[in-house]
Amino acid sequence: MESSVSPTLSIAAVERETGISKDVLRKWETRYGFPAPLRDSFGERAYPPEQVNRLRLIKRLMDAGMRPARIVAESEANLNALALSSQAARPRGKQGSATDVEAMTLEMLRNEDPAGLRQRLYRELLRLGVERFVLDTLAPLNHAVGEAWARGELGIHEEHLYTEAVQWLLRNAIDNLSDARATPRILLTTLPEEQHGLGILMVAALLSLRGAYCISLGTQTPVQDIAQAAAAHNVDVVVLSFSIAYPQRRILPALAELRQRLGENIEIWAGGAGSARLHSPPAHTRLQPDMDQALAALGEWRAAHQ
Amino acid sequence: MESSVSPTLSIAAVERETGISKDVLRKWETRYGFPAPLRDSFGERAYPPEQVNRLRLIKRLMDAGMRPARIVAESEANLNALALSSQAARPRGKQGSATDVEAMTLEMLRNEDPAGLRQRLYRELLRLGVERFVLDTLAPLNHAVGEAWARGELGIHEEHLYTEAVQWLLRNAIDNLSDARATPRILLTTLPEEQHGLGILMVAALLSLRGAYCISLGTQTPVQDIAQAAAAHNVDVVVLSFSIAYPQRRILPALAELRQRLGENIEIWAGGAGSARLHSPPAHTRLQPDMDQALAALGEWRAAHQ
DNA sequence: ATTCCATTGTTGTCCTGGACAAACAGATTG
DNA sequence: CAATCTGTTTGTCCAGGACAACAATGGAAT
Repeated sequence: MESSVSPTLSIAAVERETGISKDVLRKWETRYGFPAPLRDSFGERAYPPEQVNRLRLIKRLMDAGMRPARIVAESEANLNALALSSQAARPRGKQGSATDVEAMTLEMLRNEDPAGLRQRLYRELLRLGVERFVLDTLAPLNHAVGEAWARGELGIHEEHLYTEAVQWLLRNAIDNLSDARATPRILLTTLPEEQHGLGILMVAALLSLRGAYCISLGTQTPVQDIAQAAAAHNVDVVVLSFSIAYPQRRILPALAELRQRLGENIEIWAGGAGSARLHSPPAHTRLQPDMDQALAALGEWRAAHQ
Repeated sequence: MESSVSPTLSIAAVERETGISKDVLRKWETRYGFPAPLRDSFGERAYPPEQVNRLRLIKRLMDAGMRPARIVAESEANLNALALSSQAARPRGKQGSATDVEAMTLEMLRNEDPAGLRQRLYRELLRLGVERFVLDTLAPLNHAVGEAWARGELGIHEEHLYTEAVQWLLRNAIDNLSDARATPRILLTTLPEEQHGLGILMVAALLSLRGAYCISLGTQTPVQDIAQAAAAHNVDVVVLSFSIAYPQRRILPALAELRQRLGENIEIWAGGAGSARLHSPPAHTRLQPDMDQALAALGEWRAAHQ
């Protein structure tokens, strides 16, 4: 089979694949000398797959807090070393039992076995109960799957498979727990540009279990719509989730705007790995990068409201 | 409440909201005189909400096949007239019973009643059976919800609500229908850039019901991954869905590439409104803009394979 | 030593204006 | 009526420049 289809990617394709904008790709090229795409017969940039892979790795390191000047021009070997060290720096969660499920999950994903995966996870849920399942199993699993994808061990569709299985599980759990008269009433969603919705589902499961009423709007809700929905549902709290990939610079302004549009009486809880690097949020806005802090926040809310 | 937060949007925000790229926004400005954004204190474009709404409308008309020179510079009144006429041109599906559910669904969405919506849809599913529910109820409902959103009657989060409810319903149905030994084995997904996944779920439900084995990879799977998954799952058919908003120019090249990467023995069925305007697909590739054509294709496949 | 502030460097995003292939519409021909 | 040709439209890419927001740095003050 000849490669009758050219294996290089256009700048637009690279933007889509890596999440790095065209402007930034061009700037890095002049500033750091990498990427160094070929040119096609029209003089347009043509990125070979190796460079795209390296860009993916660079993106991952940047999400972990590194700065471009340090890594973009770095050699392949050093880059891999950095990636390994940043990966080792994740002890995260109670270890032990989780690692079994981790290995098995990755195995099933590689074998493309959605039914088996769902069954296995459901069994784990029944064994541990929702709370420990979410905190001790799912949280590290998410990391493991994300890492495996970044390392190229899983394709994106295998990550989708995982996401679907977990969503299905959590939705069913939340569904059976929800009670429209419960308090506080909590709205959960993500802002536009943020596609990762597992976090809010996990939080919704935890909070529903503790007797809160959770409404999930799914991902990517404009601030305006959040405010409108919050009013319509008469909620007490709005939960937002920011993944590590969310442009950090946009978080605080967005929180400030939402803060202004919601009445003073509605709290905002901002969670997810992207919220960990922040300081000084607006009034009545709480940062909780770790999942279990949502439970603490719920306790405090209850204490404050009789 | 003063508007202490400026109500205008940056060019990046407009790109996100409308799906029109920055380059195109700037070109339209010089070519047609619209949009005509204000400038902020740094000289950067600041789009007022009215212009963004109009851009949304323009995008919709372009998706319906109109060309920018005709509509971008057009007056507000003419634009609205065009929108109405293009909307009236949709008779679609057996009418009658569907309209009741339609009205009720929109009502429930406006009232933000997810539980009620799910219950109502489920009742309809039980009443009609999966096949008629999908073809006669869901298909027109999708259009109605899309239209209502484009007309500004629904917020994006209300569309999410709808999507979630339908997904939940269909997933459960498919789940109970799936049998790993059934044939043909069918893989369903969408290409990157295509976010609308309801179509493939609907097709999966129909085909599962007729005894096919369906594997859904969710949305936005790169061609490479599709080929890999198709081999791993040993499938007979790959179903792709293209919404009307998918850049038409990219469909045929993508199909050709996938065609090349799959073996000769795997068929491709391309569906969704975006596939309606195409001609001359690659070999062993079938276009089926309408949902019920998937059933015909299944029949033919069975006839051809004993 | 630690905290604070000011200065300096880095970095993503936006800008203008130009080029061009691919898609299209419409006229012309078989 | 179908097919081919031709001029126009249109989305995407390019280069190179500007700049605010952010991060790092190096003292000065506690």
